[in-house]
Amino acid sequence: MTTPQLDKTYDPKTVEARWYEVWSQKGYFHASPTHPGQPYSIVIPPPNVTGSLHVGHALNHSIQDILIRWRRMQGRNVLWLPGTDHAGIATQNVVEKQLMAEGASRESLGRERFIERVWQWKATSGNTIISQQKQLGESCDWDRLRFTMDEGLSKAVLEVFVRLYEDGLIYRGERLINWCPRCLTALSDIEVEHEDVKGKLYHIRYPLADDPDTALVVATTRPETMLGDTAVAVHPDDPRYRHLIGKKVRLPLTSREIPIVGDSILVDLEFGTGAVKITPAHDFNDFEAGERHKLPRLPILDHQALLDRAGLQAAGVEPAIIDAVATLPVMKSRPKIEQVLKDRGWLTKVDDHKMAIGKCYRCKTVVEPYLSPQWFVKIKPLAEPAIQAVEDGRIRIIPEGWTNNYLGWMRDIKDWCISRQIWWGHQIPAWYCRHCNKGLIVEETTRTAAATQSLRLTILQGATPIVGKSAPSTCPGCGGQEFIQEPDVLDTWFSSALWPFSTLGWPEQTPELKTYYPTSTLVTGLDILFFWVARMIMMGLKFMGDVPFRDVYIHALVRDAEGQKMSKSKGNVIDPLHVMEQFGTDALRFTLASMASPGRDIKLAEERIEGYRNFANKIWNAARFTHMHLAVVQESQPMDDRSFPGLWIRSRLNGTIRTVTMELEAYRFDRATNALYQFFWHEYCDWYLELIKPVLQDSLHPEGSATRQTLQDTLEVFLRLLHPFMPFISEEIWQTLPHEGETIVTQSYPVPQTHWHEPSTEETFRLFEQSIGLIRAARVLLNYPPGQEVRVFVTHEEPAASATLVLLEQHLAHLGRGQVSPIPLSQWPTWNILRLVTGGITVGVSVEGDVDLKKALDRLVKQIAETDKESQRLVGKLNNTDFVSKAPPEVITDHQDRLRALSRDRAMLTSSEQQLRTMLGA
RNA sequence: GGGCGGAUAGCUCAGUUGGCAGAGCGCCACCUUUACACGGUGGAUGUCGCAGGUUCGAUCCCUGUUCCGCCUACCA
Repeated sequence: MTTPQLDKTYDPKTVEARWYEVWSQKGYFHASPTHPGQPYSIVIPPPNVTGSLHVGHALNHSIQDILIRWRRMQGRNVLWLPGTDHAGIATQNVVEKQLMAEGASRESLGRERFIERVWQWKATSGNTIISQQKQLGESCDWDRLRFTMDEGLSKAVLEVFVRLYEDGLIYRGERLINWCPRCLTALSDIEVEHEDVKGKLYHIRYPLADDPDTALVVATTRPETMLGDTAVAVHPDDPRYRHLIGKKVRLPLTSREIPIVGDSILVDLEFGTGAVKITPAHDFNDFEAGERHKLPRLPILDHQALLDRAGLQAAGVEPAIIDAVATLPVMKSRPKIEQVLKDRGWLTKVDDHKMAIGKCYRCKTVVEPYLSPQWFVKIKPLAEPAIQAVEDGRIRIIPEGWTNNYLGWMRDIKDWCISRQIWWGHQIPAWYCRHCNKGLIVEETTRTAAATQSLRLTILQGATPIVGKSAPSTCPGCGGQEFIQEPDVLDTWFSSALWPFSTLGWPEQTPELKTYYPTSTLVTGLDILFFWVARMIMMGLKFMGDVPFRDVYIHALVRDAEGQKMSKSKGNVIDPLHVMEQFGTDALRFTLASMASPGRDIKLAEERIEGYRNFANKIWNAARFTHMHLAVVQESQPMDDRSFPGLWIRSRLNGTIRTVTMELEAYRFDRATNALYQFFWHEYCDWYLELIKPVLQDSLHPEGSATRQTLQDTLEVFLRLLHPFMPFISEEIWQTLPHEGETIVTQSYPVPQTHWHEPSTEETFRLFEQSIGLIRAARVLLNYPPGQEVRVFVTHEEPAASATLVLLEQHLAHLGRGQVSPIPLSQWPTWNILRLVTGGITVGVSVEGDVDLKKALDRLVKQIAETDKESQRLVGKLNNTDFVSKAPPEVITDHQDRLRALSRDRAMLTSSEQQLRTMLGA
């Protein structure tokens, strides 16, 4: 083989593109059920098709790729299945924005053409994130790329919907749901984000019907919904009001009289005025209170969140008041109502009040509780087995701490609203007979007040759906043949919930499904534990009869260096693509893995990535060094390297293999990367390469070829150990070393070798390392210039030290020029020598030449004083005097004995008393 | 309101079945030594959030407390 020309610094750019191309072309990432090995599979959390790779993806995907590459090298039958999510609302928003720019709208296009348009958009722009994932080096099986609206996946959605419906687990009903007035659709509970805001608490007089001069004062944060009040509640034990229960009040601004009811659940005696208005159609609590007291629900807002004239008129509201508020969006109608109430003397008081409001997680618009017919999944029967699966350990959540979070949520789970009033998504497979449901199907053409002309279809409550995988041919009720399909589509998360099996071909019983389900590990952020993970578990258990995955690894959120959530508006986004460009993909991956400690958010700073870029460069240069020395001769027979450095580095390598493997199994990517870094930089480079330089430079050295062999082998094994973390540089270097096989991707992952394990060698090395450290420290202390020869005295009386002594002699070059004089301690010179003690060995460095004794002594004194600080702590506050900071020289002598006793194997600097006195006198 | 997590060097974070407190980055000094200045050698820096308790010994275990973050929730 020829020595490759390697540049002085590693240039990731060309390397990365080149190798990814090779890997994909050769099909190394392709999975097949017929491959040998125990299956290991991961389905990727499908990113939104509208997305581009942000640093959160980068973390999530890096971790998965590390697991996948590691298991692949271990010989498992690996599948990493990629894909994207159709992301209903998000995608629809993107395309609508485009249309708006063209002066068109969703409505002007009509449903069919709009959906075509979205598909078009997907064809041209939907692959952005895929190519970025490839840039990150992800070893997915791209031949199996899936999309949640694929034909196959849509088939699975239909199948699941129909089966759940037939099992009575899907129902249509009129419930209060969260309505986003901007997206004009229902949202599920968890799609609402809560935020604390400063609001106001309005006190409003509600006069008694039979005694208009007396009034009940209610407190509310939402006066604009009062027109929909159907009762007022007081606490049944409240002495102020309990005699009023059963009487009526007249609702201000209307002609209606509403009852006063007693309700101990809704009313808190301490809060507000103790009287609460009940608006069942516009508040979740009031809805429930309404159920309890059989109150009518009076919706006064329509589904576009405009005040509904007709509704209000029916409620007896004066036309003048409707004029005041009727054309305003609900959030703006509040001050109008406030003004009217004030003008007419109904408003008695307005207090500041802290409250939580819900916002749409997509567009941050304040959501409105809104009464409308929607589709729901009856969730309790599905949640039960999903709770059990985690309780009995069939699914393991890592870190464990999130388990309770999961269980708590599941036990208190509410029915899942799955219908969305948008167009992009899986249209609900329910049809209505036009004849039977006459009057309940409302096709609205124009809405005068709406910003856009809208053509909408509303199926009112009471309509009878016919659910099936395809449109019915005749109506079982009337034999009619005209049908209209439910206009709503399913929540995006409905199809994502099927992801682990729908992507493998379900409902067909494919070989893929048999081989790779249940998947092995799910890697995800905490933010979608409920949105996605919980629902996958429920659906997997229901339709596959088994859990969808064994382990759920939950990683932290990535924040910026200040701990702020990264967002475009704050301008604190770290763009992974930019980082890859600047520092290399391997550096980014390694950084993210190193910061993936459990239970802590990741604050990412660029300096950190730069540090690991340097690590990549260090590896690169160590490889260059290795190449320089491999150029000599290649042995045909591998030599058994019994040299001390060889035994030592192999033992350390062995320990590193053990640690990395163990940490990977425990999902401790931070500790795994740390072990790799520590070994390579501080053991292989700092010590091993330096120690063997004299051997390598001596072409006649008897250990030369064995040493070269170890040098190369260690690097080769390390590269394989590193590959899952830094796939590109490891492949690039590995290819330049002598090797069998065509790629590192499919090489075996290193396993610990018991015969490499050398605990006594490592122990001796530790002493050696310490001795060298002391001698180096002495050099600096004595201000010896680099070329200055140093005489080192070493005791050879203590048996533990003998091996170290030999090493010191052998590797003196490592200390700079000089000589070692192994003589018995008793024969050491007592003059002009710095004595250093460590573990089982004592070394001395002679003081000679032109040394700045004053400076050396200052440092000496300081160091001893430091040591004494330790002693204070150890001995346990012998006295409280603060002599540490002053540390007069005479104290030193007094404490010397104690110091000696206390500093066991910690490096300690002493000197003979005579020398000390001389120096002090000087 | 409830739950969870965090608080350790200037910064970002590890760590300890309880036994002399660690890394990376940054900082200081010296070094352009033939793999690497994206480098080498040496060095400085900590009331381990605060207060009690258990213990021979607590950064670690217990109790209380403060600050920060997250999740969750119907105080109108």
